[in-house]
Amino acid sequence: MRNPSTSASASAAAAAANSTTSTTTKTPCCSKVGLKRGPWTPEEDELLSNYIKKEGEGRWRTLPKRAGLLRCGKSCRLRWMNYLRPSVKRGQIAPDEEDLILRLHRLLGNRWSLIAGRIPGRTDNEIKNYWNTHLSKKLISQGIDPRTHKPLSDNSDHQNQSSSADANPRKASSSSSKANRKTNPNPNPNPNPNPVLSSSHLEDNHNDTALMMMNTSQLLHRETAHGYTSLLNGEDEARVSGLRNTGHHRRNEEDEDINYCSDDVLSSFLNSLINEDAFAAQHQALQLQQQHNQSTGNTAQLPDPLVSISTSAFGLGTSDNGGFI
DNA sequence: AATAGAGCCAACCGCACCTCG
DNA sequence: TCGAGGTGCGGTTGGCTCTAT
Repeated sequence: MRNPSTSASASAAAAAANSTTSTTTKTPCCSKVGLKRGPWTPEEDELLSNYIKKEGEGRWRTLPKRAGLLRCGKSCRLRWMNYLRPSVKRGQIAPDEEDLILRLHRLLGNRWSLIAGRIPGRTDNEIKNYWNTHLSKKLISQGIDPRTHKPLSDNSDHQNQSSSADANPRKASSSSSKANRKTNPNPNPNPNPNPVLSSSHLEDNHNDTALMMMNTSQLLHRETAHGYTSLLNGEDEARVSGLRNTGHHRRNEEDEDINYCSDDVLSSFLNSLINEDAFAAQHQALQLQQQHNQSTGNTAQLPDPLVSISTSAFGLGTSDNGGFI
């Protein structure tokens, strides 16, 4: 990976110049009058990291002033989170990391922060970029729709009825790379407005393992009840509130039926999925179902985890969609 | 060597939720 | 209860670098 600081310093002057010309009709996130934009210089990086090391993170809006930076708080936060934080790992995404990203994306959709939380040292921005520039193309070249993880030929009816992982719960527009912008100015004319995890991605992958065992609303209940802590590793605590903040779940309607399974079970279930431990995942799935039935008194069966695990999980076998997940 | 196009990624944006007074 | 401020998220953009011609 290129050194952003190097490129930043090289283009700092141009960026500074741009900052005065790039004003559009868009309203800035905060008052940017007199504030610098564009790539960060090494001096700014030093100011910011020194300040945070001394005073700690937080109060981003007022931080620039206190640190002596002519940046908006959001910009400072982003720079710290994505580049300056000591825990940020630089360098190429390793094959095992790539594999993990693929699995997590299949499970979670474009929940970059969640995915990043499972990959130590990687930021959501980095993973998002890597996905858009590498993995989505890789999947396409393999004939797999990167949004649904299903064969491209199978997706004709999914385009309309289900959501893509790219569906932005907050915006009607879908993501597009620069290449897509050039070749396909309207890549997704009918985006599904549903939230990603809350329904779209998961429902779209209804044959998928996780979904067969925990339907959408159950997952939502987990989010609501426990703030997703069980799904996250130790580094994710800061992201927990963020998940609640995303608008991907709605708190109001589902505060009942929330304690049917333990955090431990669900957490290890997700870990099992990630680690391709089909047997463990199956075991966890059974536990989840038992807990769910006990707590709800519902004797109805969730989709058979045995079947779903053996047929559709992890691409280990065939499934309704031809073995693709 | 010059140029165009593609690849890549840091940074920006608007939005939504949370917290607190 | 309400509104302002703070924060974090995913999508998008701009521009630097690389590669092909």
